[in-house]
Amino acid sequence: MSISPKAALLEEYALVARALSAPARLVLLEQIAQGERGVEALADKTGLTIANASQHLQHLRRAGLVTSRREGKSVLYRLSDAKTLALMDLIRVVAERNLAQVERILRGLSDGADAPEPVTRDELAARIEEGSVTIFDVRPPDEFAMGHIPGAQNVSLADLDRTAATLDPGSDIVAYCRGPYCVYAYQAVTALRKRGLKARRLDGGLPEWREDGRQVIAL
Amino acid sequence: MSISPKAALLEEYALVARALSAPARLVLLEQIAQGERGVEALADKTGLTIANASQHLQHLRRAGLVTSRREGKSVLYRLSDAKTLALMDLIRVVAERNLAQVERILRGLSDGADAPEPVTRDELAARIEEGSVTIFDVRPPDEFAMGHIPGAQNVSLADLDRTAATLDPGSDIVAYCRGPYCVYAYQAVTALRKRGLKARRLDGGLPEWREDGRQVIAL
DNA sequence: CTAATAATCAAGTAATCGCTTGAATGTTGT
DNA sequence: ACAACATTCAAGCGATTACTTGATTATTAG
Repeated sequence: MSISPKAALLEEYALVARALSAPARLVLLEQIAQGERGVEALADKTGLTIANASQHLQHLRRAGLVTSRREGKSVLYRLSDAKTLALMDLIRVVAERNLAQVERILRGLSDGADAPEPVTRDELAARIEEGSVTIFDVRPPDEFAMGHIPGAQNVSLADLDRTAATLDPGSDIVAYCRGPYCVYAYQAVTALRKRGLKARRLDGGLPEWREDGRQVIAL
Repeated sequence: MSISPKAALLEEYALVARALSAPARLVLLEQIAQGERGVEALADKTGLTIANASQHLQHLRRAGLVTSRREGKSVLYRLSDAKTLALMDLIRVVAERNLAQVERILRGLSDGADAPEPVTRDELAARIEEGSVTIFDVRPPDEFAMGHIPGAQNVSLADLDRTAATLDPGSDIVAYCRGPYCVYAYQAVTALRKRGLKARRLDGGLPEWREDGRQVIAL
């Protein structure tokens, strides 16, 4: 006997949610959002074993969040479409709004200080036009190379102090990283503000910027 | 030793997704979206035992998707905010777009025939102004009583034929039910079209209509 | 064809989840 | 205080999940 269509539908919707219910898969998605990548690269980036990463990726694929294609020996994964990114972001929004624990963690990242409102992407685009802003891309060099915001300089958190010292103390700095689940940008902004610099975080990361249809520089 | 803030954040985000990863919780959310309700009523509606429903509801609460308040002997649950509804809907959209299985089930509900595009809520509101539309609310009477679209008549799927027979065959009918995961509206539209009537489905259900800030009639 | 590389499959284990059952808690009305 | 009601807690179970390990399947290069 077949189950009811309603139950079958709910089972499918639950499958999508379940795909997002493991931290390991969320980091994989974050990585995939940076650009198309093979299993080994993703496993490396996320610290998962290859077999484990492969299994998680298949979960994501069955849930329709990512698609894969074979190129030579590799199988490359990418996000199915913008909705996947929207879904990741909406989960973050709900969590930030309603979970006290998340509030606490984010406050910890800002070291107790009040974090300033993030800069909108529209605002940053306007400031780039004016040339009145310094942009820090705090992702690892290989992700920077795959695509970054025009004019951004790639700065690791370790190099932050050194790079900041070369700047005019009045500069406006905007930091960004991977996207919805990025933590580096918070840390960078906190460190820069401790040095008395004017730093803010970009709302969203490179994937969102790209999704807006804005210019992206690839090396 | 404490885990990294990043891992802690991902754990929280995963918690939100996990709350949506069981069909039982999705039906509970669908019910809660109709209006504030107690545990027993929700258990009844969803066919869960009371203890089981209570546990699922606590999952949803911990994930920040619903909130509860005590009123007398009962504990009433409701959606935290509109984002919960948005999240449920986005999951449905991703599933409909990317999962062949969902496509198949929805096609089955339309009995092979091509389902017409749903009517937007703006469009329906305009048609109500004109008085040029017949609205069928195909939810159970108690949900209809808690709130429905102005001018809608409450018709069960069983009564559909009888009610349809009293209508001018040229009438435009719009059917709606609970919301993102509703199935009745599909079935009603299919049945009505088989009788040669002009029937379409409303995009979204009552919760979305209410969320738009439109008028809702409660008995 | 063979070797090397990239990914997947298959089996096993520990942990978690969904559900049931029965007891415990909190609230209201007598 | 007591009984009645609504909900939650606690323990136990079978099923599922995440991860590991080792074998297997594609694809390319020699």
